[in-house]
Amino acid sequence: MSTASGGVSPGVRGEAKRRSVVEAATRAFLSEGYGAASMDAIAAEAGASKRTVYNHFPSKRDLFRAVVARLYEGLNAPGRVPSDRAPAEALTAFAHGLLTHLRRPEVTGLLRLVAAEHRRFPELSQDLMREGKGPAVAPLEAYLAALDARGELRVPSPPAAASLFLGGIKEALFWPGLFGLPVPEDGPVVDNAVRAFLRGHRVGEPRGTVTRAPDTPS
Amino acid sequence: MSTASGGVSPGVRGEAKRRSVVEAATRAFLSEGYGAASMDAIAAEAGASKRTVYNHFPSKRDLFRAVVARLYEGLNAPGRVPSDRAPAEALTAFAHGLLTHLRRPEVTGLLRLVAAEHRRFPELSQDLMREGKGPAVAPLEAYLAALDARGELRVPSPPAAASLFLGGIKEALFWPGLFGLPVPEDGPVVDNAVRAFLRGHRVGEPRGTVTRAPDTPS
DNA sequence: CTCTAAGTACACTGCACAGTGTAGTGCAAT
DNA sequence: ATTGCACTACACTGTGCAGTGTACTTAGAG
Repeated sequence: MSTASGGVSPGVRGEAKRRSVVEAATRAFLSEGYGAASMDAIAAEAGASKRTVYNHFPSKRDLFRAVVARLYEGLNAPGRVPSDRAPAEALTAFAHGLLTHLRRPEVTGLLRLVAAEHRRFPELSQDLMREGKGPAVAPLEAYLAALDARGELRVPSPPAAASLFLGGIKEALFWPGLFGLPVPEDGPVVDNAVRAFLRGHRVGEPRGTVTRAPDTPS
Repeated sequence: MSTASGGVSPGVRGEAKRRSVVEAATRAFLSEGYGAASMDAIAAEAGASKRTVYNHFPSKRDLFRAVVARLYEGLNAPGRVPSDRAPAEALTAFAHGLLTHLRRPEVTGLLRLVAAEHRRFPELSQDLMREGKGPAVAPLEAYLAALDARGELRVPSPPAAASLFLGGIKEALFWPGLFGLPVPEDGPVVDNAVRAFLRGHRVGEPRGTVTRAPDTPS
């Protein structure tokens, strides 16, 4: 009757099976997509009976959402900016770290899922921004703001600058891969982007450049 | 028996039905995805009988490929660069044109399809680059090369510069939309990207900048 | 040993869908 | 009018899959 005798703790043993189901489902959804992944295959791959799967998750949708939620949690690998190094090195390191992060199969698969299923599961999009992109670029924006505050660089709008910088890199080195296309070597592209960024944000610019935030609407 | 009497021309009448089937299939695939679109629904929406659909296309895969091929053809709306205007204006105009092009439902839907189905249909990716992206950015690269040749701007590697420029814009204004996320207003972001680009490619740079192509592999 | 929660094996329902077969209809050209 | 073709209506097969029901087994806690 007591909590300690009847339930011990709610699912110490069941938790293991549950995890293996979620892991198998993750692999299935990431590689096959929502529609093509079958519950029978997931159960088999998890070494569980189909009934057990349905005892943990009432429906395929629920299992899918659990999978995506867990993927978002595992996404927390926000590249740090080595701010003790010179800006060129710091930016280069951050860029490479972010690329490594973005190109993990879980991330590319998740992006493909969100894009493909954003009609059936509109709520996934919102979480993607909040839990994925936001935390990933925040350190860069903070670093740029610090550079600006120290007077090392002129960065009127860190978010805009970060977006420009990362977009320039991802355009060649990340997005093509999402569509199964080949990507060029990282090094030269990143170096070029870093040079362009530093050239564009030097202090002591003569004139004709941005001196305030890039004029977002009033 | 003769070609002129027996066949008249191969399918003058049948061509109309075929087109309406392809159009209905296009709508279905773009909005539902490959797996979720049903042949029954496509036939109904095309005002055709299911048998007619299968008389024109032996399988769902074939219909899908016909749809994608036709989408690639219709993609030929490569934004021109108004090269008679000042660089700032020309780049701004091109950017807005490209964004309009990219955000058409056919394009976003096609990208989602290619990303989602690139396991089942690997061949789609190759065509996407050749028929979609290549033609779209070529005018910009040519324009940048011309600016460099005229000595108006220093653009050592037009492809790299174009990629950096467009990536910076698409990062904020295009990719989020592909995932169902809101995008900010175009104007400020584009203006900012154009300013940054011009600042980074002025002639008469002191030193420490790129003077040759950014070192793509030998 | 005994009780109970969690898991298993497996047969089964219901459905949606790709693809086929067939008998018949509308529409041109000769 | 006749011939031939594209199209239709519709029934039908086969399959794969989400989800359920049930009787049986395992494993830990007292």
